[in-house]
Amino acid sequence: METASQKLPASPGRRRRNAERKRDAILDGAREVFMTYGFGGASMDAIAEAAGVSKMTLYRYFDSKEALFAGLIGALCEAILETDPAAPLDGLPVEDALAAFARRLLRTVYAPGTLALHRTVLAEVARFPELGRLFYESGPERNIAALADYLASHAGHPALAGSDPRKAAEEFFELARGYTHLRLLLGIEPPPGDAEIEAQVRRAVRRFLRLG
Amino acid sequence: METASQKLPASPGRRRRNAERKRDAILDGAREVFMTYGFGGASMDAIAEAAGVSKMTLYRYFDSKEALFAGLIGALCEAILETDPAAPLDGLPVEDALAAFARRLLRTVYAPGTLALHRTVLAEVARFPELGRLFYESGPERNIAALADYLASHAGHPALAGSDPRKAAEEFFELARGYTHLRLLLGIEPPPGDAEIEAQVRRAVRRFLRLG
DNA sequence: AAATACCTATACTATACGGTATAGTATCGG
DNA sequence: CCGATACTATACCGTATAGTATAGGTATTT
Repeated sequence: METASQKLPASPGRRRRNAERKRDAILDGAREVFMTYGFGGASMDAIAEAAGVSKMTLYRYFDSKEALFAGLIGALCEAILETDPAAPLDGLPVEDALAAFARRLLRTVYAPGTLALHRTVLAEVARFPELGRLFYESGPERNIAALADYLASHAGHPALAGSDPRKAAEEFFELARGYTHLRLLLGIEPPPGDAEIEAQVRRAVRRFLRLG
Repeated sequence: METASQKLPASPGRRRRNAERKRDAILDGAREVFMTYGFGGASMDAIAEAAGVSKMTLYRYFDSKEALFAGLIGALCEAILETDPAAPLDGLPVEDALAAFARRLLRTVYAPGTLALHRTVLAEVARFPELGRLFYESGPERNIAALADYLASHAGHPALAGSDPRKAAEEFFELARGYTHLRLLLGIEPPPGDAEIEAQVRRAVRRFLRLG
């Protein structure tokens, strides 16, 4: 028996794909349970059952509960990262471009899954300090940077000149998400439909561009 | 709501005061442990030790871990409620009044204790849904209502007319707290000093009042 | 077809936790 | 000073949980 197994990238790696599917199933179950009960309230047995997988398999893919949790948060943050980076909006009038930015943000940020992630990260950031950076950089930071770039390259616009683009970008997104975001996180307001999102977008653009 | 015992306001109620002190000690220990480890991560033994009290005493004052937690959150929300409601600012120019509103908000909202409460409430709002309302109404809601009143009564100002006072108040406070708030919640930014708070206040007022 | 790697199911260990019981001590009110 | 009440310290119970061990089953690879 040849001890050192050659890497077989050319072989019909069906196991590989099965393994990926298992891994996804595990993360899916973990998402369901962790996002509902939090880190402390979630049990590995419950996750195994939700994933349709035996507990041993959990531990084959992840060393510990902490590792599974960290892996899940990382995967969810990566999923956010994969949303299309910045739709083409260089031809649009500034207010339409801003509206597009806001619309994209709110659709992501108001989504139940994102809200749950948001809550969970805040809940566990004391236990896993690195989660803060991970989350911030995969979500808010990227949006702010993209908008800041846009603002910097359109500094000619009368309402855009004169302020630090980064701070301006933050201000715009703050206006966009509004207290609605907090109320959604607290669960005291039903998730908004497209109409409410559109109204919120319009308000933010008006206020930001100082259109009476 | 004692049923049998007559209220004895004239008696030297020393026991009463001792009991209050104990209760405060318990809540203090509970705050320390719950805010650090969350509901799930906190053990009643740890709370008893932090409070300098035996575990039985915990259960004399609170029926269960849930009751203790709910009592703590309630007490903390009440403490927020007791911050001076609205300093007298009817004589000031509008921009100074707004600055005062923002300053008060940020001093409360950026305080480590408030941040911890914020995190904890979001963490446990799935388990204790009533916490959402409790928190929102004791903090954000009151501030928004107060500012909305002010804005409504100063609708004569050119920059204040024409928008729903409530929404305008929310927008102003959103501008004031900014992404700094999120970064503080995530623990990726050190707590701001007075200078940073002042800069943030100024930015919010400028943007809101559309001063160049 | 045999070897191998992966998976399931279940039982198990060790531990931690919520909550209770008990027995003795301090403190208070009259 | 006495009786009642509150408190402490500690042991305890039942349960739940992270993680492990084991035994057997199934598909993939050679």
